[in-house]
Amino acid sequence: MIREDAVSEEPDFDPYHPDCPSRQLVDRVGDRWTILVTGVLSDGPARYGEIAASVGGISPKMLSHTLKALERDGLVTRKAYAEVPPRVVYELTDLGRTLRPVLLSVEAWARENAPAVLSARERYDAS
Amino acid sequence: MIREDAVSEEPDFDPYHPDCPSRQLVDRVGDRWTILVTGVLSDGPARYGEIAASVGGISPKMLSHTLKALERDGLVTRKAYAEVPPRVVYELTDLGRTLRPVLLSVEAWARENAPAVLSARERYDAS
DNA sequence: CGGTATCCTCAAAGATACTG
DNA sequence: CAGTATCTTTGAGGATACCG
Repeated sequence: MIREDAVSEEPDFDPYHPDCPSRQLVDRVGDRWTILVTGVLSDGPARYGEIAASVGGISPKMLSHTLKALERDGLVTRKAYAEVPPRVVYELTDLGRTLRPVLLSVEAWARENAPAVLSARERYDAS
Repeated sequence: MIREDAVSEEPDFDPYHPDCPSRQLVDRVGDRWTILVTGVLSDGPARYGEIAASVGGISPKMLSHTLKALERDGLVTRKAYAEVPPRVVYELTDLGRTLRPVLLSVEAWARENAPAVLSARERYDAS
């Protein structure tokens, strides 16, 4: 029984291999600011200042850095309007929207299990 | 119409607030090694050396550090058998298993969208 | 308003060597 | 085998100030 490798194997991206590009994607998705910024954009387009206000604690530098990385990866679009004062709107691309369910589930997990993890930590630290 | 806040509000963990503990959970889940190590343990219990072999590129130090953090958070159990040579088996707890679908979806996303992201990058870098 | 530019710190992470 | 100990580096990330 000969298997059609070309069909069943695909290019075979494997994040468990250190040199695979998909490893970088795990890193990007895993980035704390990526998760939070993309989470905000999941609710619809938003301006720079709105994102900054929504994601508490992020510095201008990290926000712009995160946004730029997301834009480079084709996950977010940036539209600047030549007005005074300037207005810049960020929005998820179709590709970026495929990330929504993933990131939202990370967020939901964090919310739901914070109590359990926190008490596990106390127990661990006590011993 | 008076709302029962105690019922509908829950403790209200919000990762978007910088001081909320759930922010740390987003960070932990987002950690590259956490994703990969937990991914391995999703297939069942595994020994230290097995995990090391599966997760390409991880150093002994980071593996033990990651494992310890997961144990502290109540996501993984560690069982050491007093044998020669020593055998130590790590396993996901029930709480840790709630993380499986989340992490697996991150991994799946990375695999599936690596080509699209990679070509977006090339396009971006070209301009 | 929407960013850059700059400086600075600290800790995450790699490499290596060694031990219970 | 399963780690720990130690040393070192580098760059992520915060704070601040300023520019188009």
